[in-house]
Amino acid sequence: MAATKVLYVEDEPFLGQIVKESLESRNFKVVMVVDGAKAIAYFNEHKPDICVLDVMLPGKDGFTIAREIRQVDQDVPIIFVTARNQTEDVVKGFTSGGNDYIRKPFSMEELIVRVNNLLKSGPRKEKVQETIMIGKYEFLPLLYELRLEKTSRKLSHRESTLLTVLNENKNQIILRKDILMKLWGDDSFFNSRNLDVYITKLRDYLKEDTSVSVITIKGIGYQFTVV
Amino acid sequence: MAATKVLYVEDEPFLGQIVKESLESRNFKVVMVVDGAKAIAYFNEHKPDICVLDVMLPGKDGFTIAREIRQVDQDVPIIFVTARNQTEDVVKGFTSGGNDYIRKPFSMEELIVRVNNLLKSGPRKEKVQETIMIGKYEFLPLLYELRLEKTSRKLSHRESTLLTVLNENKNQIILRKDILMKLWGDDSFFNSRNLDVYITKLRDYLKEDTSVSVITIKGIGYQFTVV
DNA sequence: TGAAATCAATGTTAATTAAGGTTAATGACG
DNA sequence: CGTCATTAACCTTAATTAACATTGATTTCA
Repeated sequence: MAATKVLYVEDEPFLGQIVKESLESRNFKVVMVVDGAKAIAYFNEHKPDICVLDVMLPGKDGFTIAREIRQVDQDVPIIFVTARNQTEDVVKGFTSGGNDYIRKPFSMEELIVRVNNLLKSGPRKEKVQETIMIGKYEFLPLLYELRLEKTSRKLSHRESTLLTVLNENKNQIILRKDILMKLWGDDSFFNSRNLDVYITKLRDYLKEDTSVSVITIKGIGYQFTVV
Repeated sequence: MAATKVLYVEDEPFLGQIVKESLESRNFKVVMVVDGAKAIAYFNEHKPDICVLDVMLPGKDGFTIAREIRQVDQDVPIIFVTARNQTEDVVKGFTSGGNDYIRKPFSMEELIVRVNNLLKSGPRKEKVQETIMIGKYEFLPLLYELRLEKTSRKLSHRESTLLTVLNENKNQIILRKDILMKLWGDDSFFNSRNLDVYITKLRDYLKEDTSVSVITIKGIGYQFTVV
């Protein structure tokens, strides 16, 4: 089987080199480019199997690049790399069509897992959305931000991931076990208690809208309900 | 509505029988077969709504069966049952076209939740009614909430499920046994006493409206009457 | 026949236990 | 330091089990 081709757009040479080498050590064929123009050019010529796009770039940002890629290819998996504090102003009212995102700093393991997940499961339907409405709230998973009318709250990474998982399964029963596996990769006792803590936090953050609730189903899991 | 048809492939007769009966108690129509050849034959003839495939089987393993099913049906949900706890297996499961997997040993609850989730997310869209009027009460099964005028009470999972079952059969005689099977999956003595407790609770919650009542039919069951 | 006794089914309330909720303390890490 | 994740400690609640009460059908027997 031919090596999987990765298009990697990153303007920081130091980080870029590490990531590139790390992916190459796992038998990916990586082309790293530093800006949007080169990215599009490379994409059209070589049709990579997956794209990893840094969001913060000189010139075209990663979202713009993604949108341009989506015009010619609906299916190729796209992963965004975001730095939490930089993107405030950039991320406004766009629809870019990414499939996953990863926050800087990230471990190589994490990136590899995400890359493999997207490659494995074939054409994906779920795309990252910048703005998700949860009742009266706006949730911006890329920014780890939860807005309600004029106010806005920063979520931590865990909080944000948990809310994402809940939202992806809203109005269904979600097994506690599955949440634990998604967030911590195992379902030991301590992680389990940890989850309780985050559930409490999210309930608190979401308490202003009573049509949104996290219902406990004891011994089974939760049901994230948005009426 | 016709019962959901489940194709269940399992070579261990003891486990198989338990799972089969448990699913049947939840109103699934289950056909259990013990090997791949029979599975494919049954599939083609009866077009089940969902497949539960044990991975470890004599002859064709579950993955192979899944691939063969996928050649004729892209959409039918497939759940793997695996004893092995290997990431490799999980990956193999998804690449064989599975939609979910469950590890042995598993609880019936877990299986039921996974089956229902897959059925719900599929093409069939049975909308849960958001507000059900029960006499003067409003029952919101999604929110596990029972309202009366300005007041509102949160129900637990069991309470809510029981009320749903009663309501679905209102003004008819419901067999005690049927309720027990729906809520607990079996009708042992202890669950039976448990049901009595929940009946008492619901009667208490519903006592403000005398036109709503849970009538006992001794030795048979109940009749949930809403005039 | 019909009151009393019997007995199983169900009602009610309380005790138990296990899961989860909450809040604070600790640890890790930039 | 300050933030976040984790661990710990303590509290609350759901679900179950148990204990005792009531009901009503059925049997017994004068």
